[in-house]
Amino acid sequence: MKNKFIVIYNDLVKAIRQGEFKAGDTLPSENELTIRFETSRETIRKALNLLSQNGYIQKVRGKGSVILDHSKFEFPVSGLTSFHELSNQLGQTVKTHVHELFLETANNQLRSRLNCSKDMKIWKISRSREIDGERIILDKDYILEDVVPGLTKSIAEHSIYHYIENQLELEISFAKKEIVVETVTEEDTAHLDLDGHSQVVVIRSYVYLADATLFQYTESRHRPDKFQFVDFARRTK
Amino acid sequence: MKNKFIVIYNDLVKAIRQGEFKAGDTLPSENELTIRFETSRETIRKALNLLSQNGYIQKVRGKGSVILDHSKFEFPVSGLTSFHELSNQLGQTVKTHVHELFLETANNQLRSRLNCSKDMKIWKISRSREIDGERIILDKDYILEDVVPGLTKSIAEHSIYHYIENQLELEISFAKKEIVVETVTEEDTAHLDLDGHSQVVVIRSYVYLADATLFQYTESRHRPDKFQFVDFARRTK
DNA sequence: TGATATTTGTGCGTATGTATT
DNA sequence: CAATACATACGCACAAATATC
Repeated sequence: MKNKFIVIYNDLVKAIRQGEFKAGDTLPSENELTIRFETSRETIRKALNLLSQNGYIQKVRGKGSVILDHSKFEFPVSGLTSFHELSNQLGQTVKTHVHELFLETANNQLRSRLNCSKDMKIWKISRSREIDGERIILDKDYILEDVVPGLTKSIAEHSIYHYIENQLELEISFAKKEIVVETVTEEDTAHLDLDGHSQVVVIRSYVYLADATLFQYTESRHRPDKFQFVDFARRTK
Repeated sequence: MKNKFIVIYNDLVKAIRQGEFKAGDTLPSENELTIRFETSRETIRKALNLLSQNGYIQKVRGKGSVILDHSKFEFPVSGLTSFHELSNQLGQTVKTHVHELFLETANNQLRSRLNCSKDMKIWKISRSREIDGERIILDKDYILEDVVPGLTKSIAEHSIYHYIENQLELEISFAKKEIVVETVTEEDTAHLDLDGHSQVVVIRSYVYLADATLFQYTESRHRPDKFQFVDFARRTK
């Protein structure tokens, strides 16, 4: 976190969350903020653009940066957040069960999904997530061994993202996701407490590193009554 | 579309879609693009940032702007798209049925949702969407009459967004959304061809204008087997 | 109604840092 | 080591929208 505009962004997020600035009001003008943070307007504008992108403010020309009501949704972050990070944020009692963890060569479907050649090895991982005593999410991960070597059961139980970012020092950057509803499979029945539900919400994600290499395909299968997803969307003109 | 960087953005999107630049390759460098488009690097960088935000490229320091595989998802745009725009894109046979359209004062729950006072009038609109002969979406809209006066059944049948943007000349800017799964209501049963499903996917949206006024709350209730949502998410560090 | 100040948007130039090739 | 390419930061000028008096 050495970038000046990111530091300023985090400062402003904190101030908004703590109610220093209130919904409906405007932030101090860009010129005032340059004085407050002793920097250039360009840097302030980068910070404000981040705030805008993340739904904290709406910039209105000639008026100012209007602070948005952030209370309606707050916690259940959209975007690219590992299960561990999420559960920490929500402060829930969670447990991960690892059902499968092995290396295999990819079949046709997986090869087209991960965009890889016939001879590459792929980790197949199956894990269920238990929250407050109920197993409600089944995560099926497919990860290129080339990019992420040395996975163990212990890592899979803890956090694969943490291993990738801190041990391997790779930077996870972005994901393309698709959300659909499907009927349950035998695997779902085996590993989830379905509580009578015959359908699951499935999030299919393609995950990329900062250097634009696709390294992971994941199916995250959720019991529908425990599923929630929050999104912030700007209209493209 | 007079902004230089938006024109350049659209040019580059077109070029990528037409295959002039291919997935995995890099775009010409920022300096080369300044020459090609006869502009400054700053302007090029704004255009490239738009491409990056919309999932077309990934900027890699020291390397270039890598073009991403845009074929996996393409069509079913995430974000803030009206039903009419969407159905046009998909080229489907669609029909809108208007079940309710009237003005009322808001009850407590709606007042807190739309953040409005006791005496304000609110449009209540209920519409179902028929695609290829099946009614699969039920849209329940609540719109401030202060902001959007003069709604008619004909407008509701066609496109309310089109009316707001073209007749009233207001700019719809962004939305905060929440996606959950709920059990069907009597209203769902009455207006949807549920095909045996006992649950629906519900998208709750709060929609804002460019000047940051919240003017609409919508519940869009989808038959689960026909539901799809696509998302592009960057990891926040 | 109209003039003026304020505030954000756009565009250009330059310098320096940092990662990759 | 050098060249290339993107990232950050600062400064300036003018345009466009809004608020205020």
